This record gives sequence, structure tokens and C-alpha cells, in this order.
Amino acid sequence: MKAWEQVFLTEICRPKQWPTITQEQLTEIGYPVYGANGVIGYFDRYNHEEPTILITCRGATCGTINVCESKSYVTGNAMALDNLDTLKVNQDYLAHFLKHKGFKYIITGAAQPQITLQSLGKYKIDLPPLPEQKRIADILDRADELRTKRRQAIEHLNELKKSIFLDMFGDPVTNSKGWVIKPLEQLVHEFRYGTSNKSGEKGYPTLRIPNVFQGELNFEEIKNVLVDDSEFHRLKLQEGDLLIVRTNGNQNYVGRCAVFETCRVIESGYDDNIFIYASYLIRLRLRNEVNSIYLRDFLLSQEGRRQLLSKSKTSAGQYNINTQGLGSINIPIPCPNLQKKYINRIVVISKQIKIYQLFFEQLNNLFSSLQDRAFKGELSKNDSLESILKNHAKNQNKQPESQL
DNA sequence: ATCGGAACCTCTCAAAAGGC
DNA sequence: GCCTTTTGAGAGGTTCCGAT
Repeated sequence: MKAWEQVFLTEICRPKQWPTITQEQLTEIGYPVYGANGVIGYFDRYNHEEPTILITCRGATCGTINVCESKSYVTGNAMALDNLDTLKVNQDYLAHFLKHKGFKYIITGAAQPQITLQSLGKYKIDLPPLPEQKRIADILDRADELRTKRRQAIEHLNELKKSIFLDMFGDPVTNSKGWVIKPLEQLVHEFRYGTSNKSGEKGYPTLRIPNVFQGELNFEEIKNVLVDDSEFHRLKLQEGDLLIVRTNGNQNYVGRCAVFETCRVIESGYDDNIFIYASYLIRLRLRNEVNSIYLRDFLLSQEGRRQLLSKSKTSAGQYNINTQGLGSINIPIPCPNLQKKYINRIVVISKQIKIYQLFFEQLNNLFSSLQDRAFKGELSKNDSLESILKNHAKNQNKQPESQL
């Protein structure tokens, strides 16, 4: 533990805000405009030549750190740390420090969180000697880079899934492989709406809109709903059930869907035999002509989305799709063998994604423990850090495709 | 720098429609 | 005529935008 010099943020830089740019003022080309959450568009003027650190100073994302590239425009609601005293501070170090320490204790505002110039005046920075700053920044940069790579690998696998779908089943728009096409209503045993009962302390774990996300079920923030026995048996979910979001304020969220897979439920630490679902989800139980994973991926494909959106109606600013609309969606039916093959491949990739996500979480943990130690001054020169990073890098380089 | 309110999202409720 | 299913409406909460 070292005693480092402490300075006020405003002693080493000058936080500054500019007028906000409206949406209409943004253009397709020009200098990047940084808003609260990174680049929001382009503009024909710039107010920064050099890279500078930005702090989001309003709203939910209050305290987010971005670093803008050279020659860019920084719009209001984000504060730029100008005139940085580079003889005393390394910019990378400062960015890492701010991300680590956060702004909780200086955020004010009743209706909305806010960081003001005044409150920033109270913000203190730990300032090790410059070479040490550079070392810390360098280590954290590299660890951060690993996280980015991992995230990209996950995105890559998601893309891979999409291209496998197109590869095996052809272009759904033109039905290039000439599959038989049937309306969805002929492919299901039943459409069933979930429970309208209010959620509370007691009852069965119940899947809701937020649990259906990006084609997957997540089991975070599960709520319970009390239903009688007969309703429970009607609504109990089983392997292969497809859940579809039927209503939402955002048209893009209508038709979001995911498959109930018992192995995933168990992985999440739940009993797979007690789940029901809420009324804004519709459950599809399929006959055996199409597999629910295939159907899910069709509905999430461009053509599936297009049909879903064309069937959804709007009222009072909300979008709904009913069973009639769902039932009339035209589904190409590939031969059973091909569907099986597809599912096998998807299962493998999904497992790989799970593993990657686990790595990603581990890297996050590693990163925050590195952060902790770095800013406590506990990163010694002969730290085993290098070997930890090397190990992670090795895992990183495994190519997923080779395992398919 | 501040604030009002638009936009967005989730969730609940009750009326309408359907089935026996 | 009662019970179940389907549906739209809107309350309530959060996030974000942009005018002042």
C-alpha cells in the first residue's frame, strides 16, 4: 500500500460542456458527435482536436466514461475533461481511474441523476508518479482488450448461427429451396395465453416479457404468481414450448420468442417442472412437422420479423399480435432430417456461446480484481498477472469452428 | 445548468368474444 | 347462462430528449 498524492479533478483539467445538438442537426458524414452513450451521429463542426475524456452527466447513464477520438463534437449532457495537465496525468490512467471509482458520491438531482460542475469540483484523484500511471493503464488496457475480444467472439458465433440458417434452408424471402409452406396455425396443437393473475410473493415461478430476450430465456428476476391447480396444469411449461411476446409498446419487441429448454432451466438452478408464464406471452405447442428451435429462428429471421410486424396491430400506441395473426404466418417446412441436423449444430454453438459467456464473466471478475489492486497500489512488478493474462489469451485463441 | 414532459417499457385489468 | 379465452386499454414506472 502506497501513499499516493491526491488532487482534485479540477486541478488537473477543466471540465466543459457545449450546447446540445438536436437530432435534425446530425448528418450522415462529418465529424463524429459524442453524446451520452458514445457516437450518436455526425456534424460539420468539431469542438475537439485532441482525444478527451467524456463523462455522461445526466440521466440513467450518468457517470459513463467515453474517450472521444480526435476532431469530434461533444454535445451537451456529457462533460469533456479539457486542458489535461499531461505533465502530471496520463489520460489512459485517468480514464481507468474514473471508471473504477465511479461518480456515485457526487451525483445529485431529485428527478434525474445529475453530475454538475459544482459537484465535480469535489472529486478527488489518486495520482501515482507518471511511469506508474502508465504501467497501470497499460495493464488494464490489455485486460480490457481481452474482454473486448471475448465479446466479439460471442457476437461472431451469433452471426454464425444466422448464416448456418440461411445456408441450410436458403433464403426465406424467395424460398429458394422450394420448401412446402404452411400457415403456422396448421403446425401447432394450440396457442395458449398465459395467466393474468398478479405476481406476488407466493405461487409458481412465472416467465414474463423481460425473460424472453434475444431468442433465449433468461431466469433473472423471476416473479411468482398464484394460480389454482387447473390453471397450473393448463399453463405448465414443458420441453420445446415456444413463448412469443404478444404485446409491447415497441413494435420491434412484439414477436420476440424463445424456447423452453429444461436443461437451461436446471442450469439456472430451478426446478424445470413448475414454470408457468404471463398473459402477455403466447405459448405455442407444436405438432411434429417443425421443431420449435427451427421455428424460433425462422421467426427471428428477417422474413419472420417482416411477417410478424405486418400482422401486428397498433392501438393506443401499443402493438399487439393475436393468435389469428400468428396463425396466418407462412412457415417454410424443411425436411425433418435437415431440421435435425440444423438443431444439432445450433446446440453445439449455443454450448460454445455459454462457455464463452462464462469466460467473459471470469474476465470481468479478473478485470475488477485487477482494478482493485491497481488503485490500491498493490500491483507489484513481478506479479503473476502476466501469467494469468497469458492463460486467458490462450483460451481466447481457441477457434470455435474447429470444434463443430 | 435545469427541468418538463415525451417516449418507452412492463404489467395488470376488465370487457368482449367464444364454447359448451 | 356460465366459464374460459382472447383482446385492447391504460396505469405506473423508467429513460431520454431537447427547450429554456
